[in-house]
Amino acid sequence: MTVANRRARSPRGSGEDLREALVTATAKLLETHDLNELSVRTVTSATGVSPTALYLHFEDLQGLLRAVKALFFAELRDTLLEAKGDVRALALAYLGYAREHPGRYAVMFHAHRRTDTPSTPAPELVELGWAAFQPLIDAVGAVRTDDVQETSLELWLALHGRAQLVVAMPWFDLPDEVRYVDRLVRHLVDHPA
Amino acid sequence: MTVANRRARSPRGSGEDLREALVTATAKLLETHDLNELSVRTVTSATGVSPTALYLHFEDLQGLLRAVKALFFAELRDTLLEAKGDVRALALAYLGYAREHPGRYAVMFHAHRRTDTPSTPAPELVELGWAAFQPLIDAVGAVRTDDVQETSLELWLALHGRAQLVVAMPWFDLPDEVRYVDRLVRHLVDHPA
DNA sequence: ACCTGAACACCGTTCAAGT
DNA sequence: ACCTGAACACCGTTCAAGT
Repeated sequence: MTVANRRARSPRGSGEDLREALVTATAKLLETHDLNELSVRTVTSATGVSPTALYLHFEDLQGLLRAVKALFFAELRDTLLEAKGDVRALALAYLGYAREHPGRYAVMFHAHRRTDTPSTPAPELVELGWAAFQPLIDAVGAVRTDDVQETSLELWLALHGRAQLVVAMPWFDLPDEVRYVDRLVRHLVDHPA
Repeated sequence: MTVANRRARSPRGSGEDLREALVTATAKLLETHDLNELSVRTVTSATGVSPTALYLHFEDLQGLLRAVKALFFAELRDTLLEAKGDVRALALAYLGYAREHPGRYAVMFHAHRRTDTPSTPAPELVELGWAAFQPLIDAVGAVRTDDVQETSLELWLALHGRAQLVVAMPWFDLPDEVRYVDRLVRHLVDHPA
């Protein structure tokens, strides 16, 4: 793990700088390191502050990870928005995001089941999740007018299945991505009800 | 975490007993506890042995988890084999396993990307994974004769997508399971090439 | 206002030792 | 043959203190 030089103390009123620095450092570490290799001490060390500085801006390590997830969901939405085109183009952009950023995708859909509290989601993450999903709904809506929501969800779950598997078991040899998307769209979206 | 009574020392030649006891205890702990709440100390304590006893039968904690995963994959295969019926019945059995054993399913498809070594899979897990997949292939093969392998994989990825999401984000409200399977099978499997 | 240092109860793993 | 105890370098988090 990289140890950054000690960070200069933030001037008054700019405490948010450290917050952002921690999020950025964590996002960067996740490119090359697994979730369970991340620790309070590695992220703060990479940012150049003491371990306890994290608690000035986040409730705890999970709080920091929530902020990082929010960043990733927004990034995924932007990726889909930029991938102008039909539903096939969007689907490929989705799979491309997971393939090119496996660490990010793994964190976004990481299964940490709350064992203590009755597993309630972070509201801002739910919102950002739906926002990332919206472009796909719109693209499906451009192709057909019936069952748009349900068809979009079906397509997305099929995409997620492949994306998650690629991230979890990269050694698993899957048939061609383009072919997969083409078959899915043809059978699930183009197909008449 | 439950602390078991101290375990009686195994008689000569029955060292494998402890191995099995550790696997069983870990599997049980995963019903109620998250992966990252599992530790060498909790599983050994639940088994009634000292922390270091784990290393007599497994390379390390990951080694124990591999053995547990193998157990789960075999269990999933048995679940599918017992769910005699058409491809719809198998698909529902698959989703049912994930829904009823979210902790197990989460572990089986947990994304721990190797960062040090070039992510090579555990051979026995690959084998057991394919073995669990086989019943689904057979069921698809009973419906159609072309593209059986590819169609099975498509269906499975779509099932995995839903299963994984339910496990990772149980609060996410998905449309009815039976309806999902029915639409998938109708569009992906029954549909002519 | 913003951050650090010492301290606490943990963690995985090694290695020498006990029965 | 089978297992333990002490030790090491970690870990997340709290709380009093420094600038």
